[in-house]
Amino acid sequence: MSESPKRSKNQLKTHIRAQNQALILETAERIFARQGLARTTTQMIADEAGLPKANIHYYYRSKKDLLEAVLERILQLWLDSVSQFSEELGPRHNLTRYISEKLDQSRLNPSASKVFAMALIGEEPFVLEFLRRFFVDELQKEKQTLDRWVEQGLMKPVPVEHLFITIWAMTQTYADFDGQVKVLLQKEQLEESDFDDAKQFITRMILLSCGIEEV
Amino acid sequence: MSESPKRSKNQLKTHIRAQNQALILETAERIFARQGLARTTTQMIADEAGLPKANIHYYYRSKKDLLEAVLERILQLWLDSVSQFSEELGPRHNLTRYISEKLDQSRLNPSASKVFAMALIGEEPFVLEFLRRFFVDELQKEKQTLDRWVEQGLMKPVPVEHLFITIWAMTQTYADFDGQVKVLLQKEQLEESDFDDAKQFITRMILLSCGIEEV
DNA sequence: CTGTATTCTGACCGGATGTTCAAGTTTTTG
DNA sequence: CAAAAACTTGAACATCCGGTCAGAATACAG
Repeated sequence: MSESPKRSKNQLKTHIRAQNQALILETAERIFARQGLARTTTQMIADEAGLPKANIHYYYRSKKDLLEAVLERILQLWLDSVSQFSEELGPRHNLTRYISEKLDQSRLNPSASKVFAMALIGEEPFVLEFLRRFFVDELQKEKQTLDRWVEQGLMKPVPVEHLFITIWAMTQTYADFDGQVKVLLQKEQLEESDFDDAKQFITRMILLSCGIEEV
Repeated sequence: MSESPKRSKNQLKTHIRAQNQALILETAERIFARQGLARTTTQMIADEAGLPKANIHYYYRSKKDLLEAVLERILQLWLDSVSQFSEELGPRHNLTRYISEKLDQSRLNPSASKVFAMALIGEEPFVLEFLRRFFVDELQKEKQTLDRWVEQGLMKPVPVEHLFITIWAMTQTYADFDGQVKVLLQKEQLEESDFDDAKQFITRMILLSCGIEEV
C-alpha cells in the first residue's frame, strides 16, 4: 500500500514478496509449458517451487490470476527483446534481424512461446485482448515503414499482414512444436546449428518474396 | 432407422455402434478444439451429443481412449485428403497443390488441426509416436523426389526438412491460431478470400525459395 | 523489547470429474 | 417367440483440485 520513499526500506519491505513472486512465476511458466494450462495444478507448482500450496494462493489469489501474471511477464519480455524496425537501415537488414531475434527467442525460451501458444489456441481472453490492444498498432507502424520502402524501390509490395503471420508461424513453430521438429530432423535435442539452418532458410525465403535477395 | 436387408448382419450388428461412435467422435473433436483437451469433460461431450454420460463410457472406456480415437480419426482423414507427390508433374505443380490442399484443410476443418496442435504441444505420446511411425518415412520419399527434381534442374537444392516444417507451420497457423489471425486482419471471421491471399503469398514464397518462380 | 504488519502453512471444504455398476430396454439371433 | 447379445442410463463412488481460513511464525518499526 504505502511504499515509503524514505530509504531503501522499500526494497526490504517488498524483498520477500518480489523474490517469491519471481520464483512462482518462473516455476509456473515452466510447468504450464510442460503440462498444459489446465493440467497444471497449483500443487505441482508448489512442489517444484518448494512452497506449500497455500503460499501460492497467498501471492496469487486464483489460478487464473497466476496464468495472467505469467502471460503478462512473457509478453513484457518479448516486447523488450525484439527491436523495432528502423526505417533508415532498410528492409534487408531489418527483416534479417527480426527473424533472427524471433528464432533466438524460440531457442532460448521455448517455454514462454509454448505457454503463449496454448493460451492462444485456447483463446484465453487475456491474450486476445492484449494482441488487440498492442500488436495491431504495432503492425500498423510496420506496415507504414514497409510502404515507404516500397515507394523508395527498396522492395516489392507484399501483403504485410500475411508476411508477419507467416514469419511468426515459421519462427515459433520451432519452439511450440519442437516435438514434431525433433522427430522430423531425427534428433534428440535441437542444437544451435538447427536454428541457424532455419534462420538462413526462412530469411532467404522472406527476402526473396519481398524482391530483395537475388536468386 | 434401419436401412437393412436381412443380409449383412455384420453391418447391422455394428450399425448402432458405428453410428454412435461417429457421433461421439465428431462431437468430441469439436469440443476438444473449442475447450482444450483437459478442460473438456465427458459431460460436455455427452450433453452436446445428446447422450447420457455413461453411454460415452460404454463406447470409450476412458477419456484417454476417446482422445486417441479422435486423434486417430483426424490423422486418417489427413492422410486420405492430401495427395502424394507425383514426380512427373514437376515441383511447381506439386508444391502449389500441396500448399493449396493444406490450406483448404485449415479452412474447412480447423477443429481437427487445433486438436492435433494441442496434442502436439502437450506432447501426447500417441501423436509423437504416430509422427515417428509414419511421417518420417513419408518425408524420406518426398525428399528423394525433390532430389531428383534438383538433379533434373527443375529446382534449386533446398533443406527439405525445413521446407516442410515451414510449409506446415504457415498453413496450419491459419487454423490453429485463427484467433490471432483474425485480430491481425481485423475481421470477425476468416473468409475464403483470406485463405486465397494466404495461398498465393505462401505459394509464391515457397516457389521462389526453390528457384522456380521468376521474380 | 513491544506491538504491528507481513508471511507462512496445515487442515479443511465444496464442488466437479472420470469411472463403475447394476438394473433396465432394445435389438438380434435361432 | 424366447433366449442371448447389445445397448442404455440413473445413481453412486472415489478422487482430485482450487480455494479458504485461522492461527503460528517471522520480519519490521518505534
